[in-house]
Amino acid sequence: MTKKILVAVAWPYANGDLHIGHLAGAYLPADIYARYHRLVGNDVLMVSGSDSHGTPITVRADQEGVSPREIFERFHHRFLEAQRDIGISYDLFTHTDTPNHHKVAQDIFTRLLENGYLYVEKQQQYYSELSQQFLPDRYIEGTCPHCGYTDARGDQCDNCGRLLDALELKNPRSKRDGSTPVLRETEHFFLDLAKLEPAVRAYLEREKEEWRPNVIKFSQNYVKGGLKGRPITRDIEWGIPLPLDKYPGKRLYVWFEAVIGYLSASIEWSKLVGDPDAWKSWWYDPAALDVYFIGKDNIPFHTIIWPAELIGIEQLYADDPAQRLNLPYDVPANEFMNLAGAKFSKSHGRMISVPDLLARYDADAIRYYITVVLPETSDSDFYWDDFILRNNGELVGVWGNLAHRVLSFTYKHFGAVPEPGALADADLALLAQAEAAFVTVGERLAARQFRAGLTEAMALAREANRYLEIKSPWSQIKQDRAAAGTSLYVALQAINALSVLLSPYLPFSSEQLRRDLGHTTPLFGAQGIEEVTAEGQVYSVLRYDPTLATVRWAYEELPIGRSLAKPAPLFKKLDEALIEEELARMEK
RNA sequence: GGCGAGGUAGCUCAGUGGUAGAGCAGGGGACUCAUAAGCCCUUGGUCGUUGGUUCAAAUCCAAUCCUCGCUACCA
Repeated sequence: MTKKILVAVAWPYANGDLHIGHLAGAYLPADIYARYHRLVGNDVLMVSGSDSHGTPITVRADQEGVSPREIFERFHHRFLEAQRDIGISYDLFTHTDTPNHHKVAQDIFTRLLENGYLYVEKQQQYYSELSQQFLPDRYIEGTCPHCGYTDARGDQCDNCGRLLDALELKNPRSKRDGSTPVLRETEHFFLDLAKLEPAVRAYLEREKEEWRPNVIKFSQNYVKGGLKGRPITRDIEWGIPLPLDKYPGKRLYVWFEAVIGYLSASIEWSKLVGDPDAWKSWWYDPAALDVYFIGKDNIPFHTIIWPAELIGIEQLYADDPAQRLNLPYDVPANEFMNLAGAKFSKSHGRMISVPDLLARYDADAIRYYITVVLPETSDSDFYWDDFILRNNGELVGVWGNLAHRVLSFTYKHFGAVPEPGALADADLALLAQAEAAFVTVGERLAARQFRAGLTEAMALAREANRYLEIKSPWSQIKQDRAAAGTSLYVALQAINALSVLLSPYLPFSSEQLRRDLGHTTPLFGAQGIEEVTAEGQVYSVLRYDPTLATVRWAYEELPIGRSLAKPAPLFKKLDEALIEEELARMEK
């Protein structure tokens, strides 16, 4: 039976290039999961977009002396290109400054207000009289009350690491204009998390055995400590206005509005495909699986705050008053990927961006290595030497070489898939393993254990290499051409199966191998950047068109007699000297 | 400080009560279809430490040390 699978992927702040941490934390596992479910035949909706609001954007805009819009548009476009090129197959990758997102966020604000989950409270906030504006915490600097460090930030002291409230800082000053800010009273809307707490608690106690232990334990513990109201508005200029005339200077706080993107992007996608209600089956059908791929720093937002918002909204644009928005089915948060044993740091150049990596390496080589070291259970590391060695030893040596040796030998001696003779135990065993792999690898993928799934698939490739050594068709061909044909037939079936089994991980090389095997239909649909126009606004999005894809996640025989193309290697072997080159590049 | 996760072969990791595993790296060998890839054999671990429960503990319990993360605007 066809299932509805919502693949909801974390929204990157559009203030810098995507790096391998983004890929490892959320985007690559989400893409593997989406591709797998599409092959299974489920209805996948994979959405995300650039987070165009928030202080990281305005901070960078100030640094460069340009508008926040200019910053976010620049990086949004770079996100689109990088993700297209690395093959993250979003049905829609949009952004949060669209008319659609503004409207959905505002309507949700209204729903929560009507349902009694918002309240207004006065707060003391720093205000710059020079710039005539309220200042977010990140814009305040001053002396740390704990250690006396004079350049402590409003949210944390870089010297002693203590978390701060901007109001605690001594001698506060505005990072923006250098003036001394004054405290001013201001009113803000708060999400009544205390009122929503029992429902959130109940949600976190139901059927969570599939959740990763760190995610569920962390979340349950978080709620145990009690939830308190959280402001959802700020006095800033860059953001979504409230749907109330009474508060012209206020904007929705980015944490509140960005998570709404999962829903607004689903709605936007529905409009783009010409079926405006299509999103409802992912959001209202209780059998739909809504899976959120994020990094661990985002856990409370997706396991507590977003569910609280959804519970409070109850429903939006619904047809039936009994309908309720789906809560996350799972939030398989990843830990962090570090770079060679230390954290990423933009300022120290310890950073590998996706565009930079793609300029020198193939997408599947990058995808392979990142998958192998996905931080699924604990923090992991990207090491250049490990990247090169695993590319050469595993991707090229075990898998690429298997495909190439079988195809080139068969092409040379038969030119087509040979007709097999009677199959012996060894032949049947390998064919059975190829068939069984669809179950074992599929189970791992469905359970979001991506590293383990890849290990299972690679085990089949290793087994096929062993089979070839035992059969040695290069010896068989000298005495018994038919026996060699049988061996090659069996090996080809294994490769044919692997071209599907590995395709969620390695979509580009898998498509190439399919063509070499004489298949004419692609595994996946087409992906591209498109310009869309909505309510007078023109902007670019990444879209996936699934119509061409017809291949299924199942063992299928490669037909006897199918003629084969002269094969080209699937992957490039990398010179080990690159290790030193890359390390030297990072030192700069 | 509070909370969470992790500590298993040189490296990356799997293994939740029944004789310690995989891949890579190291050593040896046979082959030659293949991107000198692949295959076979092999070296290597007192499962962080201490104590307890049990016929039996990497696995359960307690204590302890170390690493990393989150702590409410950095995947």
